[in-house]
Amino acid sequence: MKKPDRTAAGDAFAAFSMSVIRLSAHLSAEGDALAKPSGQTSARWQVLAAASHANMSVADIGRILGLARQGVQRIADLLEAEGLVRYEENPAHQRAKLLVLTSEGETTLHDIQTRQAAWADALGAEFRAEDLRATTEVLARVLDGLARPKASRR
Amino acid sequence: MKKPDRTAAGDAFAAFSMSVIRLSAHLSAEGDALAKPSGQTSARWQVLAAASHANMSVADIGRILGLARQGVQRIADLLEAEGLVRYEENPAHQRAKLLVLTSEGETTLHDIQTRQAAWADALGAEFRAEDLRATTEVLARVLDGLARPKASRR
DNA sequence: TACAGAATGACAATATGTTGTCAATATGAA
DNA sequence: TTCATATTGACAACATATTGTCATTCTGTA
Repeated sequence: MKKPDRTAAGDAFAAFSMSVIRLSAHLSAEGDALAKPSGQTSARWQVLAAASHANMSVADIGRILGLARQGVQRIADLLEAEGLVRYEENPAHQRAKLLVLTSEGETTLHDIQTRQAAWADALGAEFRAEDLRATTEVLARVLDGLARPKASRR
Repeated sequence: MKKPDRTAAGDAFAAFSMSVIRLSAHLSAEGDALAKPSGQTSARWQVLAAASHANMSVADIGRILGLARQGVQRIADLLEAEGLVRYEENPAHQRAKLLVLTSEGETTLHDIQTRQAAWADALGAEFRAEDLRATTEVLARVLDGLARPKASRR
């Protein structure tokens, strides 16, 4: 089967895309491993971290994480059932309650973040900080580039 | 809540990780959009592409894509039910049949790849090829760095 | 104020992916 | 050759996430 022709730039972007997706799968697995000793997962950790950063509604967290709000709602309800977060009245919105960490949630998040710090320090030491920063910057620019046309497509 | 201290390198790596995961989610969404007109998804596309690249067993594809073989099996069975792939006898292994694209599968993959080429060309043109290549190289090095300790952890 | 449109949570269906288990099959070392 | 070990597909349970729909609540505008 003949493959459609791509420009050299197109080839570069395609290879870049596949690398990002593949590495992301591995990084998520790492996140799960970091969260597991606390009985949590990568997804729950992200919601805990978002709620810890600022009191937000489920829909707010969905926007920040780039996830559908329904998925975040599912995680948040599970975290509430486990006593790691609670819903607080939102003076600005009757339905959109604010997600707040309980003290148990704070402890759990702190445990995960402690493991994450050791992990990030060890891996960060294997690379030149300048390379990581330059790479992160390109990733951010691509994300911007993606966000623009995407808005007009939906 | 006090956050655990990280080294500067650790901070850089943590920021890098989050960027990768976030961009990956967006790129997967792009892949779904590219595959959708052919009635497919990003995951099915990846399996089709792997099978097209070389005749492999389900477990082989899982390794290449970095996914559990059970997940790939599920997709492959769906693709077989839709007539896009078929299982062929593997002379080297009685159980591990080889995944082969049917002509319908070839056509479907080609349609998706045609759309992908236009997409990659357009986005590739927005960036310096050298930046993309350097970034891809760092991503590959991180993947390597992750693969090494991971083996000893499991 | 009134009301159209957006945002939100609830609910359901579906897609993707991991983990665990089991039996069948390969593989490699003694 | 024999046998412990690894690989593989099948099956099941579960976690994650998207899409779609609906009623409720908010918001901005006329």
